[in-house]
Amino acid sequence: MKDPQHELLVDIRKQIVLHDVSTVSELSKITHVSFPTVKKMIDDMIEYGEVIEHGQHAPKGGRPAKSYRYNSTFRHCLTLYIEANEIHYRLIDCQNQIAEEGVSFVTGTHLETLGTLVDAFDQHTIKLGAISVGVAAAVDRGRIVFAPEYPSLAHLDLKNWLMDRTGLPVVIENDMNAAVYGFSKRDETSTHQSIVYLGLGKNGPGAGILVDGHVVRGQSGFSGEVSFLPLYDHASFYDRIKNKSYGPNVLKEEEIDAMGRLVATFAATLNPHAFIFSDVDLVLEDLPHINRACERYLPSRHIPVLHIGEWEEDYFSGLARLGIELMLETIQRGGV
Amino acid sequence: MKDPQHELLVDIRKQIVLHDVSTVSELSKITHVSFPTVKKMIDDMIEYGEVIEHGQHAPKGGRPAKSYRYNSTFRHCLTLYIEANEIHYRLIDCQNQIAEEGVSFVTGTHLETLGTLVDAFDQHTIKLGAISVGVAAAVDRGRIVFAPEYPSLAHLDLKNWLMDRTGLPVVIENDMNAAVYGFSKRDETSTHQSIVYLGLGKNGPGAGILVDGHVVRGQSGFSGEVSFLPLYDHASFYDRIKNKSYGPNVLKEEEIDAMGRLVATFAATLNPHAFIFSDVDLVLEDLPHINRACERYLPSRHIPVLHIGEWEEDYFSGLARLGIELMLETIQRGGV
DNA sequence: ATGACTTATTAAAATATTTTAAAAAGTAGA
DNA sequence: TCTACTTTTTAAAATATTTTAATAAGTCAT
Repeated sequence: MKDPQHELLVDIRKQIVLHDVSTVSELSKITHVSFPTVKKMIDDMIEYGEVIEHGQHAPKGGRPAKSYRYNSTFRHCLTLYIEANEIHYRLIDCQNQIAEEGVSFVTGTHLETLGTLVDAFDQHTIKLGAISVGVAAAVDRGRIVFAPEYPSLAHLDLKNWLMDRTGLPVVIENDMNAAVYGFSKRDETSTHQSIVYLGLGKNGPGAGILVDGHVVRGQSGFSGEVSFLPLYDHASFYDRIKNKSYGPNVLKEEEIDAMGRLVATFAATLNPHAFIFSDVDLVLEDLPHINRACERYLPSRHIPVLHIGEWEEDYFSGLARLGIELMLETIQRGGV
Repeated sequence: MKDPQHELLVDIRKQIVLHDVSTVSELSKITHVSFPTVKKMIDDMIEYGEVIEHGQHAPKGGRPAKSYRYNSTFRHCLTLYIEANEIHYRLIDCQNQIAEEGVSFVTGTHLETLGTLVDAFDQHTIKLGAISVGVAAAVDRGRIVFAPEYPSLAHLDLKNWLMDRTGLPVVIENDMNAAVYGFSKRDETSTHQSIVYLGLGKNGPGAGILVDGHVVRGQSGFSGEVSFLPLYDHASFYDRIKNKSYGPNVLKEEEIDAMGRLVATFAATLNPHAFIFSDVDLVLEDLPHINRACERYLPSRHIPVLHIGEWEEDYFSGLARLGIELMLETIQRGGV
């Protein structure tokens, strides 16, 4: 199962695609593998069209290095997320450039709609390398364990179902987890940070939690279920925000306090770098108020940075990242 | 810096010492390195006395395998923790067997006392491989960043100070982090779990947090500072437990509720497998009451398992594990 | 323009690792 | 006991990787 050559191949791919490393000697340093070995691998990849020579790298003193780039049309990735009545999808290349996007309306069950959608891409001229799926449900290793929005998916091993149907590698992720992961991958600095992403959602609030860059899943799939937090003598977090008017707007004082307490709760436990609210729920103007509310409970230097995230973009970014990583890990030598 | 041979050596050591793997073919499978390569390494280790041939492994069908064990007198590890007025220490072998233990009373500053203590082991006949230190302070990569109990250590890079003084590898860890790590390493099943370890302490409560087996440190060293949790309209967690009588005893109703809310807070955020209270603070009888209090806030299947930990043993176990791991990672080939 | 310096690439030699095949050492059943 | 089977160990051959040295291609200062 563990093939060191394949691991090196994947490592090189990821460095080229995900971190813009483009010369052999840089790759050699980063992967801790010698120059000749990396070069041989790159030559192979060029031979079957996975990598393309791209000219010169900006020289810094000596002989300029040849620069290589990944062939972004080599494989594409299908990313999609499932909502109550629609499935949003994007066909992207390995750089997250959109080749095609659209919405499929759910007719019949969610499963049927999903099936016909992915079947359409089998005929497609573009070659797929992976499928990445987001759901508003609890997921355990590709299996849907709790799905209030879509009964046809409940308790289904969606990952294997899709893998059998398409023959492609598949990753399934919860919506909040995908969003927080996507947010964290926007810039390199936040990649290994701890971040909380809050969405108020139609079925009650939920949070995606990242600790040192890793998604927290919890013992029983209950992580991030912040509704239940006992923040008041006789009221939970949910009690104080359940009447919030739908859509992005300025919060009421009571809601501000609840948000401040929520942020304080995370600060005094995980002490994360950043706390993200969604643009579907809040406006920028709310943040200083929440920060001030939080300062009532603990010293301000321990309060995470507050942000407004772009929900759909973050969600799609997370799915894209998960799908692309999976794709880069699973392409075999020679592109088989 | 990255030497694949050394990595294999460390991997083999850890498997033998930490996971009781004793035959070459098992090692070969686990490390994904071929039989001849592992065998060569083992032969080397036998040559300079790090590993000893130990007879036959119980055969299961074919030719019985030779069995090897680690020479537990090869190197020892000094573990110690610093309190307000004393330093407790244990000299252990790689199996955490105690060779010597004792208490040093603090005379002068903590730093002076620590210095004379470690100097004593330089003369010792037993060869040291690492030093592991626990402190009731916030630690950032070996540096003491906040230390209410010992002014002489404040802002000191204790790790480098000790490394310079002794020439040995050193690890410094916060007390709660060490304890939760030690608890998690007691049995293999909990190694990759998420666990919270609460201590009420003299300087207010604090928690050590493990997520999927990794210690959570936080953005500003504030992780686990549960004192500040806003759990009531006008009171924090600390407000409700600050008057608790010292020592292990049966909690009052008000304290029970605070503990229940604390557990619920973690359940609705990290959703950990276990929540550990210390035998210094609580008695076994308190646990069902806390569990019932927690059930007021969320469904019982999401509540972590509640335990009473043995504080000093867990603390020392964590230090031992950290020290032994460090020792196994840093011994050079040939035992130099 | 020339020479000193820097970095990248190529080629060859030296190491290290894996694979394959054969031998050794046991068990279990006829 | 003999044979078939299993697993470990050893030995030899085949691969893969790194190291070393040589060469190529640039910059920069004079």
